[in-house]
Formats: sequence, structure tokens, C-alpha cells
Amino acid sequence: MMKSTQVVKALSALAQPTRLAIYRLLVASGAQGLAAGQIAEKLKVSPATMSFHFKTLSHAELIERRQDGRFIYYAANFKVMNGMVDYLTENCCGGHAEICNIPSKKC
Amino acid sequence: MMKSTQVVKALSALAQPTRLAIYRLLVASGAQGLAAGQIAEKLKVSPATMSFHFKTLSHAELIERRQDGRFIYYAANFKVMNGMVDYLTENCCGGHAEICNIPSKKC
DNA sequence: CTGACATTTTAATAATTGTTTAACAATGGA
DNA sequence: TCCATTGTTAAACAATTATTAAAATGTCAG
Repeated sequence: MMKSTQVVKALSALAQPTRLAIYRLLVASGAQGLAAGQIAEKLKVSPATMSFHFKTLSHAELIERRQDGRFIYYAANFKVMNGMVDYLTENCCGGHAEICNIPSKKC
Repeated sequence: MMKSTQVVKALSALAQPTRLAIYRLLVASGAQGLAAGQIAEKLKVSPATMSFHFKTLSHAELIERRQDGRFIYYAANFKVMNGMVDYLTENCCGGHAEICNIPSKKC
């Protein structure tokens, strides 16, 4: 189980419109990811601001960085999001699957 | 599908140690919920600070309020968390279930 | 009605966060 | 090597957030 502090860090990282949009773009882009510039262009955000947000997401381990020539690719790391969801839903139905409120869980 | 602004609001609400602890307590407490004072006592946080956090969670529609005599009960509202997870994982594997990185989804 | 209890509100302060601008690396093609 | 491209870092500022203490609200028992 993830530690509380890491969960808070991940939630904080996603709790901002630009970063949420970045993360969703990367979730939809799979393992290959997208170059920093492509993301900046799609979201219409300045490079410096993007770097700030990439750092926040990286620090929370929600995304991973890969250099390819002059380009820097970012890709979603699903482990932390999965861990976050597990942390939020722990003990969600007292072990009674028939009353479970969380479709994504196999209580 | 939830709107981005509501998702950000929900993530922000959970992205704080005390509120994350409140929410998890309520998730584990089911529909009955817990009285404000019980939660404050368990988490060793002053009533005024608790009220502030309850308001934030309520405003994000992550918890619901119910008055019972002099006590005010709060209970988790699972809809918003489920919506939040759906929003985060939209298009997560390009429709290819066999490569899906998110166990909780039925891609 | 009065007093005690449960919780919220308000106001003030301290800490954190997001954006901008300008300057700084690192890469690779001419 | 030189220069344009790609992206990051640093410093400054504005905006948001969390906590505290004090006062206020609402509810019920006597």
C-alpha cells in the first residue's frame, strides 16, 4: 500500500487544470508518450510553465521522462495512479461486495 | 463524463493530509458515516479546522452532510470519486484491453 | 427560558503555489 | 565551429490555502 504522503503528492500534482490535461493526454498516448513541445502546443501553454508542471508530475512519479535526440518525451506511469485509487478505496465496503459502491473494485 | 473543473476540485479537496484521512475514514464507515466530533477526535484536529476541511470536501461533493439532533454526520459520496477515476483513465489503452495498464478498468 | 454542548463562521496571519520574463544548457544540422 | 532548436532553471510577484483564536449559531435537556 502506498504511503499517505505519496498519495497526497500525487493528488496535488493532478489537482491543477494544466497538469490534469497533461496527464490525460499522456494516459491516452500510451508507452510512447509525447514530446514536451507537442504537449505545450496542444495545451497552448508556454514552455517554462510546462517545465514547471512536468517537474511537479515527475516528482509525484506520475510521469516518466525519456530523452530522444533534442526531444524530451514524457509518458504516464500508471502505477502511482493505480496505487492512489487503491489507497482511496481501502476498506470501502467492509468486505461486502454486494453493497460495494465502487464499480472499479473487486471487493 | 464529469467536467474538468469538478475533477480538479475533487482532486484538490483530497490533496491534503487531513482531508485525505477524513475521506478514508468515511469511505470505511459506509452510508451511516461519522459525526463531525468523532472524526475530529480520531484525527486530533481542532473543530474549527475540521469545519474548514468539511466545507472543502462538501463543496467538491465528495461527502454529504446529515443532521441528527445536535450532531452532524458526514458520509462519503462515492459518485464523485468514481467519476474522477473515470475521467483520469479515459482512453487509457486505445481500446486494447490486452495492454491495459489499469486493473480497475474494463477496457 | 436557560445553560451546556456540537459545530460553524469570521478575521488575521503564515505558507504554498502558478505565472512570467530572462537567462541558461544541451543537441544536432549546415 | 556556429547557430537554431528544444527544453529547463532562476527570480520576482500575485494568488490561493491552512491554521489559529474568538465570536456566533443551532439544538436539546432540565
